[in-house]
Amino acid sequence: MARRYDPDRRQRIIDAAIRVVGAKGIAGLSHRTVAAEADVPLGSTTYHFKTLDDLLVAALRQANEGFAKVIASRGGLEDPQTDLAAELAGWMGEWLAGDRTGVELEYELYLAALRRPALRPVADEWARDLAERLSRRTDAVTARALVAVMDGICLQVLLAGGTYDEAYVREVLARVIP
Amino acid sequence: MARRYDPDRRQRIIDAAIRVVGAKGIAGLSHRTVAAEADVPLGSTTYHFKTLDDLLVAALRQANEGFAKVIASRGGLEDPQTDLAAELAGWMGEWLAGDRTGVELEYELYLAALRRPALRPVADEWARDLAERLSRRTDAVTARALVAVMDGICLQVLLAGGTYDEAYVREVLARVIP
DNA sequence: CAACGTTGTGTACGCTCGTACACATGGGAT
DNA sequence: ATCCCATGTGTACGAGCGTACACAACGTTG
Repeated sequence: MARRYDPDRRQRIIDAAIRVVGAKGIAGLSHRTVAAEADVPLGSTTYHFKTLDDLLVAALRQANEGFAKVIASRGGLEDPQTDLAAELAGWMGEWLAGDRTGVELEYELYLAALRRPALRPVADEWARDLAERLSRRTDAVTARALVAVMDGICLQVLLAGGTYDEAYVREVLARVIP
Repeated sequence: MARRYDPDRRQRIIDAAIRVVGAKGIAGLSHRTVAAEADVPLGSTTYHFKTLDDLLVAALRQANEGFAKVIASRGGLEDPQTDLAAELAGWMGEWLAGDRTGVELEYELYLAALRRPALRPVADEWARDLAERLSRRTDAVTARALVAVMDGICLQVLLAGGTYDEAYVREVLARVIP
């Protein structure tokens, strides 16, 4: 048999899962689709991840870590000089510009978490982590509110299919910050 | 053959679809499950709704109308004397209290619209309708922002599985209202 | 170097699904 | 009274699914 001993096999499957969910949504994820995308046999995906939920959790957690790195790399959140509302609005603009696969993936996670208890901790982690980052620049209540506002606005933009109005978002965020 | 000529057949199928989605989620909705729930043969569901998306659209639209009636019946939105933030926070409290099947259904359909273009107009309708109602009490920009905030907070409550803190919500909403 | 356990592979089973389609039925138009 | 067609019914097909499981390969350990 060909291609034996592939030490990164597990990681490659996770990467493939992220691509599949990004392209076809969570509903399009199956052991078979991810096996095809990762170019591994079916049995390999079931070996590394007993259930689809296991695979989803691994994939979404990795996606979250990726986003966290992007946020951290901007760094503006640390500098108390910058205008927090403007900083966040700009960041959302970047996030929503161009390829929205990442954003869609994130909110699809939200959807799935509503019905799949296994995914809830992952979704909660993301919101909690973001709020925690914001807490360095404002109080906890405001941080939580900012996360809610940003979620709501992202959803509106995605669903209305419209364009992103950065000035509007900056204005709303500024109102929430006391 | 039994039970022929059922003029409310179509409506009964929609009602059954709402119950199925409420109980098992969108993923659990199929021609067969809805047929069983409505106690009609399989062919009947495919006759009235060519595709599942058609059925989902009908169900979502009906759910929206139901919520719209609930909002309208509260009526507090019309009276300029009442505190808008308090009114909205109280309404969300009622909505999130007790049986959350309705809210879950709403947001599940909402998020499902991300991947199913057919559902998008319906989700958009809901947000637009709510914003329009709020516009009677405040400006259009604020109304849109309020919808976003309420959506975000609802999601947080549903996903965190936590309790609803009405005082916190009232405070955040008040900040958004200029 | 031999036994073992982890990792990888192929296949098959039973299920549910969407869809299609031929046929039954009976209200309403003519 | 007759015909038409919207409405309702039953069944079948092919596809995709999760899962299970027997077997193959190979590094590791004794």
